[in-house]
Amino acid sequence: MTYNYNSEDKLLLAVDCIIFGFDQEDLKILLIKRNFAPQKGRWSLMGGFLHKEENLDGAANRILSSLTGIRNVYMEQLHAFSDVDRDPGARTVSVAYYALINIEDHSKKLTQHYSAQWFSLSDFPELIFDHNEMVQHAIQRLRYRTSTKPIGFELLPERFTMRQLQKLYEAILNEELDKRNFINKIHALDILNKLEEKDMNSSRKGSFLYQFDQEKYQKKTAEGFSFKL
Amino acid sequence: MTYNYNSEDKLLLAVDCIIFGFDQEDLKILLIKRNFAPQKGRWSLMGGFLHKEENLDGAANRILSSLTGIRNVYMEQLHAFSDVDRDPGARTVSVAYYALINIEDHSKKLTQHYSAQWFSLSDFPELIFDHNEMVQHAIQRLRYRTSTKPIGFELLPERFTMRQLQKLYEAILNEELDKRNFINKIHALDILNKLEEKDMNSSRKGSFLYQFDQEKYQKKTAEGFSFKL
DNA sequence: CCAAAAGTGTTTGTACTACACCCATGT
DNA sequence: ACATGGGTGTAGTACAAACACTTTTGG
Repeated sequence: MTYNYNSEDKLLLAVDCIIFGFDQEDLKILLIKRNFAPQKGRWSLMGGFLHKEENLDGAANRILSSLTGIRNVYMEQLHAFSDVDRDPGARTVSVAYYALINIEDHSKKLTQHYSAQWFSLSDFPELIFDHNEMVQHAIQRLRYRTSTKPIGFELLPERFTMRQLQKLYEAILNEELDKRNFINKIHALDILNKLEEKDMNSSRKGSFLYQFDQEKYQKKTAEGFSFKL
Repeated sequence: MTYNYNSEDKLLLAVDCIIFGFDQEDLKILLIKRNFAPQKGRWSLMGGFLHKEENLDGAANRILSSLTGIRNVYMEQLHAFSDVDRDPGARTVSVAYYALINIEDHSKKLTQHYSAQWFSLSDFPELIFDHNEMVQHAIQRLRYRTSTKPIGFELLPERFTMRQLQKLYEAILNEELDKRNFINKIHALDILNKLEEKDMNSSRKGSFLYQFDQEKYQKKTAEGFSFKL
């Protein structure tokens, strides 16, 4: 006997992306104004539907790049949202993803060409469907992941100052951190390269730039090191 | 303009459950032998398909109870698995769940009536499709969750000894723990009730029974306490 | 010379680790 | 009397938290 797959319900599988960015001060998410019914005119996450010939990671990347032009960024599957009435237009289940991008690389094009807009996490509009819930999930996951994996760097320029890094973690964790303790911790991890060059924008004295050393991190990881902040 | 949902692909959404049990020694998973094609005769997780009128949590519970008779146990969504060829019978996406059950409550009926079988995590058969990968994910999640939430108790009888609790955590973490340190840690959490009664099966002297105090835990949690093991 | 941010160590307390002996009981 | 598992405390170490002053330089 072969299982009769035909007797089972088929449905639409959506993918929605929470796109995080960081503007040196606040953690932000990228939203678009929906230009079709239902819920036309309201703010929404970037979304689309899974095609038969791709997997979810592929769909998430396709949707991200078609709606924002963004490619090759950190993405991670979050959770499947499946309430029966979540989308009044049709019975859909949505798998949420979150992405981390360096806001400076993309800012211009996004707002102009794609009519997407950045909103601070502390003040963003009501979203359609269950997208608010997705964002809350994403923040939780981001907090956990950034304190156990070195993915926070994805939100910063390639070269960054200690101050920027600290501000980033403060924004993610939503709490203030002690400057000396933070720097000591980062130094102890020993996965950054200190550059000769200074960033002269933020102060008269200037502050040294650092970059994440991917190779060193992987080597240490292979030897049993694990990132913990 | 209304979005044309009809132009999008529809597909089958499966739910597969990793069911964990603990037999005083080893962590185990419950498997069934598939009695239909494709892959008839091979071992598989408990699975089924999402119906239109239910959400995923509902489907997971329905599938669990229809295949095993088990109800009202701890379940948590794990991850969506979506490779295009994951199920050769049809294009499906599967959302994996894991469940924790007290093995003693269910053992008999399961093996007899439902022809399900327990396998030790250290020695279980090759599974169909991507089910092996699902099990690996589930173990990771279980390790994380049991060290940050008091859900390990779901795998034990309501009343248990310290030794049992320690053995459970050793099985989950797959490492030996120091008896005194473990007990000190548990006592420091202060979320168990020590009963007057002793369990006389394991030794001549007998060992005190404890139970998890859900109310106390919730009260402490509300006051800022967080479980950490 | 002053304002503004960068950079830098030490002390104190807390949490984790390692470790060994006596107790109670059934046979 | 002895074998079996149950129960208990402390000392040492490592990690986390609190904390304040000096440096640099553009205006």
